[in-house]
Amino acid sequence: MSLEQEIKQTRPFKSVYEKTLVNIMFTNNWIFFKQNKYLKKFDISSQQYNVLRILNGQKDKPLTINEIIDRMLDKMSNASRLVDKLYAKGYVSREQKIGNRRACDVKITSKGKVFLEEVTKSITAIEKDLDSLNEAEYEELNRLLDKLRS
Amino acid sequence: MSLEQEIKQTRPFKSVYEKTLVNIMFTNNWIFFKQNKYLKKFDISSQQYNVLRILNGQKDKPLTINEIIDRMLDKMSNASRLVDKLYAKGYVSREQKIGNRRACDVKITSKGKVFLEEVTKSITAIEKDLDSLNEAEYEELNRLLDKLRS
DNA sequence: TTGTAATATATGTAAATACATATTTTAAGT
DNA sequence: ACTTAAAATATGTATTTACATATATTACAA
Repeated sequence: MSLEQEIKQTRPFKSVYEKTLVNIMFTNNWIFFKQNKYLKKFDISSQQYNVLRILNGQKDKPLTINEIIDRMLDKMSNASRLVDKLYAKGYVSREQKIGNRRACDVKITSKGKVFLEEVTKSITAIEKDLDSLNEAEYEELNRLLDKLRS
Repeated sequence: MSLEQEIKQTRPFKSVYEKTLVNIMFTNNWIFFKQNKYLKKFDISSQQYNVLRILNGQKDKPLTINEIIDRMLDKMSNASRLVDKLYAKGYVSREQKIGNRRACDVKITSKGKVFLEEVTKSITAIEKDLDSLNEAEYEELNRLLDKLRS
């Protein structure tokens, strides 16, 4: 369905630029709700899932809170509390960094790895359904988004 | 800058599909922060701004809460409280719908229109800077997003 | 008409978010 | 060494969000 139909927009957008912004925001929400539906079953928020994936991507190299923020999709300042939540669930470890007592080393635990694998498996199983673009189109979409932000 | 650089991703994405999802979420946040910076000056949230724009697009035809939800980018259920906020600021009117005492007619006020015009002017003035794609590219981006969701 | 379901919105509440500020530790300058 | 600034994270707090439930009204069926 076209964007205009989905949000029941009767009159045309002022510019194709404005339409693009709305389209990105709308598509983002579409992704968010799709993902969240599955994440909720695992009792984890989208943000927590994102942080876990970041840590998992580091293998066994720990990251500090600031390094996590750098890698997060939305740079807000409560990464510290997100890590708290993950720590309480036993998915990450957190200890004072050697050589800098201000910073802390955060690492995914083996429990966290097992959990993440399970979640990711469940989510990607569903994502296969919505594989509506071909390889070249995905690449073009990525290129355009990168260029938009440039 | 490429997506990988921006979020300091060292290893490649598992698939171009996964990368696209992350790219859309990242770009959405990029837009959100850019917009919010200006909206805050006007003491209005992104969601409230969105609702005002929806109402403005209707000229003088009022919308019910449910019709507003249909047109919102993210369909959450607190449109009622968003309208409350806008009502408190005098930007919308709200009265019982004739013929259905459950529903209510929400309409943008003239104060709301003046306000919206001011905000939009301020935002679009800045958006001109970041006009990094050409017309055809914007259209292609819109087409790909629509297809992705299909 | 009377009970039951559906509709439209409002409200209660726990959790998450944004933003400012505090705390602790390190760095740098004199 | 001492002062001040910067860095890294934690905490406080008001607002927003998500989700469930409540209230009021309408529609429908027996």
